Amino acid sequence: MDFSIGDLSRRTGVKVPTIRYYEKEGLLEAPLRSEGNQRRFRSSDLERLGFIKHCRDLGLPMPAIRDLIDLSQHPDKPCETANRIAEDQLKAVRQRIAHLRKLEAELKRIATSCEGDHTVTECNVLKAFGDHGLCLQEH
Amino acid sequence: MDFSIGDLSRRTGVKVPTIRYYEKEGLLEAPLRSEGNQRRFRSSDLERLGFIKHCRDLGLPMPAIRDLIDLSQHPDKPCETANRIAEDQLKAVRQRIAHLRKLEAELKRIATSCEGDHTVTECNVLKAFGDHGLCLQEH
DNA sequence: CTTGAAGCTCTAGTCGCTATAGCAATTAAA
DNA sequence: TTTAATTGCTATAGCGACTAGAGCTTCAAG
Repeated sequence: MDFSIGDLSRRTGVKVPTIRYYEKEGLLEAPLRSEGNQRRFRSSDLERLGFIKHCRDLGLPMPAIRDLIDLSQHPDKPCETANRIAEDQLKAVRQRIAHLRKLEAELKRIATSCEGDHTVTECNVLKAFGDHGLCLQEH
Repeated sequence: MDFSIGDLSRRTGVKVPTIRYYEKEGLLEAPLRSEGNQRRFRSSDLERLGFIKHCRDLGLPMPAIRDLIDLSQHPDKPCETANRIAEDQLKAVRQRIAHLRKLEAELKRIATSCEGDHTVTECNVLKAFGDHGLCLQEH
């Protein structure tokens, strides 16, 4: 019951070079090898890689994922760290949303500041890109 | 009326190595030099750098900024390109917001799935990070 | 047994900076 | 005028999280 790196890739949606990269970075344990030196993964590796994939999809940086993996190796530890990581990431995501909403407002203003068909000199879009003073808010 | 690279940095908020980087990348023209080989910028460079800064703050990638600068050198061209860049960026920002809102929802669920004070084995946070099947939506 | 897909390692490139090292020039104070 | 502090110079390497390519070897199906 073992998988080639390609099997793992198909089952998780993680690309082959990325799997090798995760191994190099220590997120995945180095697997056994075939006689011809090819990687042979077990189902625990499949699970681990699925975990990493989901965390990455949720935007967690690799150090946070490392911490979570370390934590899962020590089942008796309290779960504060996992909670903190989730909350930190939630906070970070909310900050990014807030920032992007400001950008959205300014870009909407900029993109609609040109009312038709004319040349660069007359166009407000370029002026708006250049001049922060025209903005409605900080961003 | 010329500025050192430090003057330019203080006036625009762009760090000194970043200014040199912009010059290397061709966003800023190579300025004149002092007798001792130090950069001496003119106020047109200050303006240009302010333009770049504002565009970067709005999230434009450098190739887009290059296009806008090229455009501003040809005042007789139609302004379609500038409009397209603004609209593309607006679209990209809206997509990122939509994505981040999904992440926010999942992370909220994950971060609140732990009701107190226990160990890793009993904790839902780690399970939730590992299992996309528990998610309420795609992300 | 052959062939084509898949795997291997190693290196370099992506983007937009940022940091460091080891110098040289400028500016202000003593 | 000398000195010291600050600022500037070039060149190189590093960040995060991959991705692409070269050149080779192994595997699995027919």
